[in-house]
Amino acid sequence: MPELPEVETIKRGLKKSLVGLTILGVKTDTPKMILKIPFKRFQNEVKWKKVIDIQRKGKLLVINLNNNQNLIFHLKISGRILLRDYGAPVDEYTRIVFKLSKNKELRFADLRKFGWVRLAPANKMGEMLFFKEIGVDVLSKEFTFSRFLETLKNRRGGIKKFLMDQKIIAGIGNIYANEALWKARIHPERKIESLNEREKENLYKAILSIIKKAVRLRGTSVDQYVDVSGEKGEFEKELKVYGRVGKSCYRCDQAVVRIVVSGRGTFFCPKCQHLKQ
DNA sequence: CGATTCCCCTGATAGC
DNA sequence: TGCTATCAGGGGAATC
Repeated sequence: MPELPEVETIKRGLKKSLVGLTILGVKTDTPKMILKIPFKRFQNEVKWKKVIDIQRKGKLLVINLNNNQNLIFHLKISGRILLRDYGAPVDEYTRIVFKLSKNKELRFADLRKFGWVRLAPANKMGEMLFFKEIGVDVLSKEFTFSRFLETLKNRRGGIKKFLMDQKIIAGIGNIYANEALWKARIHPERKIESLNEREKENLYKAILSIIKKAVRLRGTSVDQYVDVSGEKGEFEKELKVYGRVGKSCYRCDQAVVRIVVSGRGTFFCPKCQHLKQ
C-alpha cells in the first residue's frame, strides 16, 4: 500500500530519470482510471508535453508538465509506477502507458484499478478542492510538534482514525499508523481527548522516526508496492505489529491481536498498548 | 453536520 | 479436485 514513504521513493526515482523527457503518447485499456475528462482529451492534453519536475503531497504523486499542467496520481492500494525502456517485458496489471522520449515508458499498473490519474492546472491547483483538503505533510517543515498538538486540539474520537485522516495529516496510511501506535505504546482505539502530553509527544516522535526510516529503506512491500525500477522496499523486516497477528510482541512477548477499526485491519499488542489511561 | 455504510476491483483463501 | 462465497483495502458518495 503506497503511503508517504513509498510515494516519496517513487518521486525520487522519477526525479532522477523522468525529468526532461517528453510524453509522446498515452494508451490505456482502463479509461475509468483517468478522472474528470474523456480519455481522448487527456491524450491530447499531455501529448508533446515535457516533464519539468516531480512532487509529492501526502500520498499524491505530482508530475509537473511544461504547459502549466500537472499530472496527479493516487496509487490507492495496489498502484505501481514503473519507468521502463520501450519494449521491456510487460509488467502485469499495466493499465495506462505513457510513451516517452529516449525510448522510455511510464507504466501505471494497478491490480485493483482503484488508483487514478487526473490533470490539474498548476497555477490553480491550490484552489482545487481535492488539493486544498489535504492536511499537513508529515515530512514538511510545518509538521512540528506544536502543529501536531494543534491538529489534535478540540478533536474527539479514536486516535488511529485521526492519524489516517488525510485531511488532517497527509501521508500516514494503515501500515505506518499501526507501527507508530505500537512504538508510542498507544492503543489504536484510545480517544484523542484521553491522551496526555507525554503520550502525544511519544506519538509525534514515533510517527517521524518511523516515516523517516521507511523512506531511508525505500518503503514497505507487503502488498503490491515496488519502486520505479520494480524493486521492493526494505522496511518490511522492520515491521513490529503490522500483519503479525498471533505472533509475539517484540517488547513483551504477548500475542499481537488484530481488530477492525473504522473498517481497517488493525494490529496491536494488548499488553503494552493498553486502552485505559 | 458528523458518523456509518456502501462501493469500486481482483486475487487469495476458506468452505464445501 | 473444483467450484462458490467471503474478504481486504483508500477514500468518495450515499445514507443514516
